[in-house]
Amino acid sequence: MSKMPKLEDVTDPACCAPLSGPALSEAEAAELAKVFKALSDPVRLRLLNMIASVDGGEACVCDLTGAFELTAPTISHHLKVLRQAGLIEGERRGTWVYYRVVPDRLTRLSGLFALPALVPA
Amino acid sequence: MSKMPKLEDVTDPACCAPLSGPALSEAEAAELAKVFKALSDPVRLRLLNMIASVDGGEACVCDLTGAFELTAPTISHHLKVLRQAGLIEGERRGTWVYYRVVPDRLTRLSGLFALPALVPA
DNA sequence: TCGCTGGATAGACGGATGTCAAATTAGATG
DNA sequence: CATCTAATTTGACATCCGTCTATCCAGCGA
Repeated sequence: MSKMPKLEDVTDPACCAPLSGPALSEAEAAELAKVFKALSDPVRLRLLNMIASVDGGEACVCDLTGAFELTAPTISHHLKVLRQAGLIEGERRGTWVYYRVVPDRLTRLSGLFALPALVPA
Repeated sequence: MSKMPKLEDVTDPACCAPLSGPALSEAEAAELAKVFKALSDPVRLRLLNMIASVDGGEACVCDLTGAFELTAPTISHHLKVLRQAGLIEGERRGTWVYYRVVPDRLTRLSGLFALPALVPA
């Protein structure tokens, strides 16, 4: 839509091959680390959880803010981190801003932890 | 007191339910965050990658250290973080120490990012 | 026993990160 | 336009984290 800042593109690299696969390049590891860094905070995990599990797929910031004993700027900061990691995306509708998860991102992370068939012949 | 954590017991909580599932408790989110924090460093990701993909399932620290332009204490520190997160475990055999992944841990993380069947209204 | 080597620990230092208060932007409504 | 509310940005501050050097511990072999 309008001018949603592109921010950082963490979408291409190191998203598909499992950790048990071919060697991660330095750059791939760095990009991946950014995503996990975004997930490495309890508040952000709960935010992502709330957004991912809300009925309708969208959560209003106004609702998220009330769920924590933190100031609005702090919640806003965490949402920005999640957004920059490509895990969520936001949209303003009138007075309020709504966030939803980027399913593709989560699915790809899932594949990262896939293990090769244990016990080969 | 059956749930008394020894050092850092990150094994029980928040391991199975997907992020899109029921609300994460504060404690669950905190424990999960520890695991992701362990994964939020490029060096640790590459270490885990190397350990997970090495033939035989075990990697000698002596080999891991040589793969980075970092001092041995730094590598040792990163391995400790991964170990405390429950992602790897080490064993000393004679002069050398070998690390291997904890498959259960990785598999569970995979499930975290599973999404419910997309509901097209 | 001594000495050598692989690995872990301790302490220090600089840069990153989470939090808040204050200021700012964007829509809605008088 | 004036003003109110929702949300973000800015700047400051305390804490945390990655890295190093120096030191210590554990096996092995002469």
